[in-house]
Amino acid sequence: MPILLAGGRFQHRYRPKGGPEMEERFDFASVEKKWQEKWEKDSAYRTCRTDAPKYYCLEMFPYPSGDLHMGHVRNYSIGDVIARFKRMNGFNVLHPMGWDAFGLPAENAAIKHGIHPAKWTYANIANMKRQLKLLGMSYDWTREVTTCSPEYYKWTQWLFLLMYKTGLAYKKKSAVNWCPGCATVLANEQVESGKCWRCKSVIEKRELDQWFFKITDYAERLLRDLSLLEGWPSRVRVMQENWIGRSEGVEITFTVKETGDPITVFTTRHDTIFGVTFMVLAPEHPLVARLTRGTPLEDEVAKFVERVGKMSELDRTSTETEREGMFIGAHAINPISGEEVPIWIANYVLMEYGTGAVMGVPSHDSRDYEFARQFGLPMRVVIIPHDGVKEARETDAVYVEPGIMVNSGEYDGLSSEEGKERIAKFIEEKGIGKRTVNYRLRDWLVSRQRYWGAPIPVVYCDSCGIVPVPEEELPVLLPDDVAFTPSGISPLAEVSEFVKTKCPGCGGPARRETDTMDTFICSSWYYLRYTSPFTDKAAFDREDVNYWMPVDQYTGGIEHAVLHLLYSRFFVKVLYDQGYVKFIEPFTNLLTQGMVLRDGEVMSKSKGNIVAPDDIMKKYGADTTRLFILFAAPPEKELEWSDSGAEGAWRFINRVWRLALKYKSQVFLGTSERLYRVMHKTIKKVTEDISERFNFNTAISAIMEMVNTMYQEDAPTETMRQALRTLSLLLAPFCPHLAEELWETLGYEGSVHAQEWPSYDPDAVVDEVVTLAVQINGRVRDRVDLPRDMEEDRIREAVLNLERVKRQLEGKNIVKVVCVPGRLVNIVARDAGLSDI
RNA sequence: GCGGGCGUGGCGGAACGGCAGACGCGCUGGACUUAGGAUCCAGUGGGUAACACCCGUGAAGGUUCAAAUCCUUUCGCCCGCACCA
Repeated sequence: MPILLAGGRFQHRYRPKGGPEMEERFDFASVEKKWQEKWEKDSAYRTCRTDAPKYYCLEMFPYPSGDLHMGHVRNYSIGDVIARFKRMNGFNVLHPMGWDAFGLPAENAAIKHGIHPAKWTYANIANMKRQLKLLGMSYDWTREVTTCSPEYYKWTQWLFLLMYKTGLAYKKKSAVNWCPGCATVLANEQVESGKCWRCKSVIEKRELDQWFFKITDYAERLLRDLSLLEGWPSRVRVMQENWIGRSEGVEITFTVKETGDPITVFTTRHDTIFGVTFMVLAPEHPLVARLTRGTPLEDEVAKFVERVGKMSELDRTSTETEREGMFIGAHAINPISGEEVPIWIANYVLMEYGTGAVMGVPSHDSRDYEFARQFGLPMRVVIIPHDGVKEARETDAVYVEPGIMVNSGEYDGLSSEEGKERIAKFIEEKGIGKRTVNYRLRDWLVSRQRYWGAPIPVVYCDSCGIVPVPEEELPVLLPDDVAFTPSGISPLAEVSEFVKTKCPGCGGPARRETDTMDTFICSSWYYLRYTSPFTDKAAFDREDVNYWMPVDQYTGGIEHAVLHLLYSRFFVKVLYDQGYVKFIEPFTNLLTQGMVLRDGEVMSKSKGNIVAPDDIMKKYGADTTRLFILFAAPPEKELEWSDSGAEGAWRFINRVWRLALKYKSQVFLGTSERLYRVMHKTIKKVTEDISERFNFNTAISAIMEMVNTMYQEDAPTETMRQALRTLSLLLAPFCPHLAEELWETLGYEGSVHAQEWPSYDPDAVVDEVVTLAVQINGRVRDRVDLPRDMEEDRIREAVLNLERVKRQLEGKNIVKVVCVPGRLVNIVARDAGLSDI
């Protein structure tokens, strides 16, 4: 196989003696270096507040894992096109970058290789920053934010204290998600179908005392305000909606016959209350032990509870898992029908949702149905379909839709809807229940038993209890000298100089909290810090934050749909309520970019199908890398990496470059109407494709077509000169280095990126003569060039005189002729013999 | 199971209900060349000797003068949620 030859790294085997080829090849290595140095020297992308309309263009900042991967390159290329395009369109653009720098990989590197997490992290940052600079990204680097730096996490801690002060941070003991792989607890959002989102270990349940943020207080607003986010993909909105999981229903209190204890259940189907034939409690329900104490079933029930308690969340909640349950010897009295039903416990009832108790209605709930079938429990039909009437009445099948109430005493004949309303009213009047809204969203578990995170700024004092660290003592610094051995408790717990402290309240001896914060806290506010990264007086400057925020365009991966994107919304709402910000949503528009694949699979080290950005940039340079990635697919779609596709992008760049070389010292004479029209049509298309739908692939293809036309024209007209200038401008967002070099080579002053985006001549984009498609019965049979504004009658006449049309119409009667101005003519014709049917 | 999305050449992908396959890759041919793996030009959905004609957007129906696009059914793939009472 021949060696692929592209940049300066490999030499041409048949290097011509003095031939033109080497000079004609775009020397990306030196050109890109030259312009990157120039931009840096000129502080070209420094941003400050101005009178121009602001535009905050943000991409999700990376975790500094060591190297950029192609997903990053795609993400940041998309963002850079938007930022550069908006700048050229007169916006004051904030386009910052930083590092989500706390996190487990750094600590794992410390455990495995003995490198300090800080050293490892900062080395990775340096390398990835180098790579981003090589890509020519237009960031304002002075605003760089690093979440693991004390200047930053001081304010992360401050935000924790704000949460604490407002009652939104609290500590409680509960069954929490424990990841054995990461040796720490996790929030619900970080468990994906029973497994750790990061390391894929099966999550265990542990009873632990942990810090939480009361995100559930904001459930309703987080849900409701999704409707404000019209600029988000509906997919993401739906995911958040499902995650919040609002459901309206009632709580109804049953009474235990044997003891008189109340059992409250939550149900959304109180219209089926007369169909209750049993009651099911979660094994963890506090009444279980109480009701079985001293009974013959005590031991057996305890064993059952213990066994279910040991099951992982994955096994417990899988629909595949067999239902298990047992009768616990007590009965509940239905407060509406007065009926007695047996109380069971079962693995399918969760303590965390609702009240941990469920009324069993096997005829109208598929889970209760299966459970009843399995254990031979009775069923009673109390809802029939609106149309079904008798058939459904006695059948032994589950009917879960709403319908008409039957076997329900005074409620018989009501629709489910009316019945619900009446029953809700009844129980509220009688004081045996109330209307309730339940959410699936749980409070956010924010403490982590790991070192490499922001310390939770709290101390424990024997006399004062939990005491927040005073703001003026922030940051609570992470100690450097720590033993990294994963043990399940934070490494900080073993650093006595850290742990031992004085109580800010009474001055007595106290212990510091040794858990650190979930890194999702750090990333929940970084976009605010970018607006005023220099202040050491506050997390952010209020004027700056209200000037720049909200983010106009946010670009990142879909994987954060219910993690970072939900947490950030929560943070902003809290800050709004406390008067720190004037907006209630952080991200106005969201673009979720597709993954980068190779051979149809996600690139991963284990599969060995990685394409390293460094290799590609060395071979082709930044502009080619960017161009290919933007050209190969629209941003939301998956992108299939292709070596030959990248080669094609490289060819195009050279094709453009050769045009510049050819015409740079020409004298331009005359004009070309054709090129003029193509040029303006291209401006229109590229502008619309970028601004209206971010379809960079079609924008680039339009530029390619213009270049093809320029090659065909092949004449040094004045129009050609304009086209070359336009070409530099249109390419600027995509290939920033090439565009600068073209601009300079063509003899223009200043930076191409500081120019105004070109506008098009509206007259030039409408052709005088248009090609009409001529259809007969909907099939294209011919084409004809006619003046754009020709009258319909004359078009008709012209079309019917076409040779091919005449031939096709032989033996046919014309039924009608449809004229679509500027597009086509459709002649509807029928066989003559059939015309009278 | 529920919800959402997607099926178009050899490949990546284009097509306000109005000329299917733009652009690129690959392939074929030509030009320039000692040479071509550079570059330029041309061709390239299938059938066909054919710029004649026929057939073509997973499949089957339907609406329409006109359907890749809208509707119904169906098959296949992907994603999200999943015992949430």
